[in-house]
Amino acid sequence: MAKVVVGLSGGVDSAVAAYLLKERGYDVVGLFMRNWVEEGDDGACTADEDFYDVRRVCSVLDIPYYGVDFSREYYDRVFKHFLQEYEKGRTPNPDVLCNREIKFASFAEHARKLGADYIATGHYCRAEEREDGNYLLRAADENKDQTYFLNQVTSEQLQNVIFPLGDLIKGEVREIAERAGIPVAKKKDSTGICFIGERNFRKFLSQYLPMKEGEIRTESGAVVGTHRGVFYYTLGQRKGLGLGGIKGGREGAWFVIGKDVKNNILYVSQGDESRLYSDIIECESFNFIPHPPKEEQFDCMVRIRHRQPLQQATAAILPGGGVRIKTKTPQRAVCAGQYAVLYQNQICLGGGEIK
RNA sequence: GGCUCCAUGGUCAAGCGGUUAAGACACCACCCUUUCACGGUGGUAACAGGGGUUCGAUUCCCCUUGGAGUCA
Repeated sequence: MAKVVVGLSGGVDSAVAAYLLKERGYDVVGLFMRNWVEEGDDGACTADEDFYDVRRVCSVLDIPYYGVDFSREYYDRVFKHFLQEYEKGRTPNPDVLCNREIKFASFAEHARKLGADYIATGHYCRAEEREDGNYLLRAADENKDQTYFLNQVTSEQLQNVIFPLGDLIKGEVREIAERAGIPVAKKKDSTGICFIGERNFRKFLSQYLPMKEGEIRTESGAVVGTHRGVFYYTLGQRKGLGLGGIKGGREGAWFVIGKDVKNNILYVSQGDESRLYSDIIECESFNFIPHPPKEEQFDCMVRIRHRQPLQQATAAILPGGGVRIKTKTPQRAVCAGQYAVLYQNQICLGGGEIK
């Protein structure tokens, strides 16, 4: 009987993934990761609660489980980079790295040590093994598709990986959980940075990057306010600027349109977001799954944020390994540090960090 | 100092004797969401103070206070 180690988070999705694998006859083992030690905004340690839920789930499913602590690895390989990026004024995406560095690396290694033939997670996506490598495919549930977060994993990392939820939609997953008597069937989906959770983001970041007040200016140079640290804001952001109407100003909300990290100046615009739009997206390196397409230039779909509707585009592979993407329609707030992820039909071609 | 103008929520800004005193932005809550954001719904919040005139004053008059401009 093949042995599968399933990453259990304490939520419905991974619980149902484990359940389905067991139904299919696998020898299922649960593995809970603790990657962050600090407590959340409300003072509660969500990791403790989640592990408690994991134990309940495993009890009902009657499977063994383990816990493992990768907080050191998480800090070194994900969070450090995350902070460095913010210091540069960029907008990193830790969850993308978390998948590449932790879930499909540290976790996978640990699972192999536990004797796993396969590893599995509750991700909404599909993997398909073909002659030329492992492909990453979009989930049947378009609304929950999580391939965006998996754009940095490699074909090798997808080897012997099972995504039991890939063909299901969320509602079905909850129904299955109900029928199976899984205690977290109605548990709310988690949000916020994976393993860290929902936070007051500025407050959270200020624990690592000290506040540093500076001017908020318009494009023409007029000072219209004060910010608390230019790296707490991201391109296209509206909330948290605290700017109201000004004499002679137009109606409409204020948006961040630029950052001058060196001089700690935040540039904003009121009621005019045209400066946020661009149809060129450049990546210095790109992870193709399983390998680059044969043509150097090809049509595809792209998204620059999780859950953004796919956009028509043309991509060109550059000599140095980078990729230049031109979208059919201009995209709002193309943020350096986020990932541009390409698709062709159901296939996720991979992604690259935006320059 | 003289003269003139202005004074509505956190900000901008409608109102021009009888209104539940608009709206926008901010802020807050909720929703959405395994990043950061965007977005959606809803909510809190004002007539500077004191006198008049009037059946009735945010609206008219006077004073005080606080701003702006202007003239030796």
